[in-house]
Amino acid sequence: MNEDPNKTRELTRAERLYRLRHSCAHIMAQAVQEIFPGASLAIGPPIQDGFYYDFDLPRPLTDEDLTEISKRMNKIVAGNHRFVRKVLPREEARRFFEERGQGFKVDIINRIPEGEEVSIYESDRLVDLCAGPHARYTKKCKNFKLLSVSGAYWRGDETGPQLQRIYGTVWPTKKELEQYLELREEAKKRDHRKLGKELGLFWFHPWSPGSAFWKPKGTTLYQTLEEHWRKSHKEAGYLEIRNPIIYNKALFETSGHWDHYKENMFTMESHGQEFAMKPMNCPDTMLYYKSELHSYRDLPLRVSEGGLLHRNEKPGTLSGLTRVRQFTQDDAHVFVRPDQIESEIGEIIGLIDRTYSLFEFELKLFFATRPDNYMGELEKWDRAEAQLRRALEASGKPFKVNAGDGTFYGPKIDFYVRDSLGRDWQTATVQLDFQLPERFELTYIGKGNRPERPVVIHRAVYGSFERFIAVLVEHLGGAFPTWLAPVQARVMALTDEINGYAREVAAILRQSGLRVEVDDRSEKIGYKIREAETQKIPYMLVVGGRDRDAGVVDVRTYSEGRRGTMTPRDLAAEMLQKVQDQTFDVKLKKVDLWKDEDVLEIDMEGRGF
RNA sequence: GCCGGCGUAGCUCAGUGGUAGAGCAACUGAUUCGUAAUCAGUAGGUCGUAGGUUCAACUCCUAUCGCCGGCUCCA
Repeated sequence: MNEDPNKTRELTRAERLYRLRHSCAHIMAQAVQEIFPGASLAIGPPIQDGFYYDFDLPRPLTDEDLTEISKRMNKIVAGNHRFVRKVLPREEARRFFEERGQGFKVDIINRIPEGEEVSIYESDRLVDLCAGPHARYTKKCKNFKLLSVSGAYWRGDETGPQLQRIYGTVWPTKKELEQYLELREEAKKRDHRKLGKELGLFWFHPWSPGSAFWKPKGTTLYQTLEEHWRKSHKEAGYLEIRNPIIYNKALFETSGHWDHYKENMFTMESHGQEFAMKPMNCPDTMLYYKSELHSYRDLPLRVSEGGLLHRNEKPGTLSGLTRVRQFTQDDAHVFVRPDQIESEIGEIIGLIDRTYSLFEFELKLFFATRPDNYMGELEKWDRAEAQLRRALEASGKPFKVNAGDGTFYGPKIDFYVRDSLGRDWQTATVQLDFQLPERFELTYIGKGNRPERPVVIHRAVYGSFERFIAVLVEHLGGAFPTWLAPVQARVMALTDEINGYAREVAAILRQSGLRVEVDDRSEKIGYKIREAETQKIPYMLVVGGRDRDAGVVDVRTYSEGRRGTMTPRDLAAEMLQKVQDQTFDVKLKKVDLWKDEDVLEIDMEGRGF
């Protein structure tokens, strides 16, 4: 028996969670095998907030099965068995698992590089192929909960055997488990699909699956974000264009999408020509560039286009606003000389940073460098990556390097935003592209009066408006800051008699350009307040006889509650100031269980099984 | 596309072989009220769609569409 080499030093929280979760997966595997004696085990790694294990089972699992598995797990935990590590000679290990019908394990052993140890872990009645490490005793895994069952493929291969995956979570303390489960509940409440319906923002219809229908309030939200996008991009020197969305396939043959992305495009035939709806803005923005002659003095040329995009995503992958077939990217392409990469990247990082700080998102930057299948000249890559790195360093923002994670056409920076519930979303992106300029034979006239090739920078700040709105709705729990709220104020008359004054107040605010509703129904004020609160309207204005006589409104805000009276003009001035400053007047409820451990970086490749 | 679950009134949901139910919303009337739900009445569904089994189907079977949890994909 080998002692754990890390035992002598203090483990980090991430390491402890890794062991705990991995161990809990083993316990679950034993429980499943007790119920289904022939069940073969695939892989069971820890993941960011729990673990899963994939099984090949004779029948689909039900919720009742999960209850039964949990019960058995509790017994194994209570037995407080020790996790014992053993190293086996490769042949012996192979025979061991073959005899037990554990073909997946044999497959794994066959893939373990020669020279590496093959180890197994025993706990109670389970013996599993496993690199470890593990908790020392099963009792550590007391605070677990099984969450869901789903399908999965062996090695993620669609053509391979279909397995059943059970997800679960486990935490060092009962309190943390409870917090985590509360977090899940909170996330459910804030689900943008639920809030989108409740707040009247958007809806879906089966006759256009994967495409949102925006209601008036959602449209206002969308347009307000668009206005902000337009304004901030004008300030940053971008020129906006409007291109078609349907193209002859020749465009995509030139860009390379026809070969590599055709299955994801909507195509149609008309008058003997084959057309496709564009899945991204880059190819046709190249056409724009080519429509004019460019001098090196014109660069960087910043061209933005919020074109309507369509991608024919597989039916089973669609989900709310985060996975759609029709969407708009806040896209732009910057054409630069190779020597301008660094400064332009710096500009873009600044723009992205300013935008996300408006909503109190935390940004994380990942620098993805040259992959193995890269195209183009190595030297070009090296110089560009060096520039990207300098721009990142100059931004003063911390970043991580994902070596080899870049695209084949260029290195990139991915931005992840961490929302108020501690979840990370990939949104903004900055990608260098050496290939498109080649394919479209883009040139500018250089200093030496000879054509030279520009570099293209693809970049998006929000990502897509649809996805960003989904993230924003969940981040804010549907309570938007005043500048963004579809309805900024609702005037509520105390009695029918005051309705006239309520409309006057609304008119004053509307003249300032504010979005105002009047609730003139014959309902009690408590009822009206309640409804305005559930709609998360930033300003709720109560007017009664007293207020009318004094020429004021009684102000209640979503973020601060009841505030007292003020005149409609003072109120309009306050609200306009907030609109202009894009004030974040939202009380953000933050829950972040991951704050210390950061992203659990778990290597699921190789031997993390 | 794959595995599993689900689809009943505008919304949230109950109804498991015998000709559809609640709450909220809507509409009508009463009430005129000071910061998170006033009362009463009325109306509203060919139970996702198409077939099939049955004397009889929301209920069972098949197909199909959509949604949900995942997988896969993500130039």
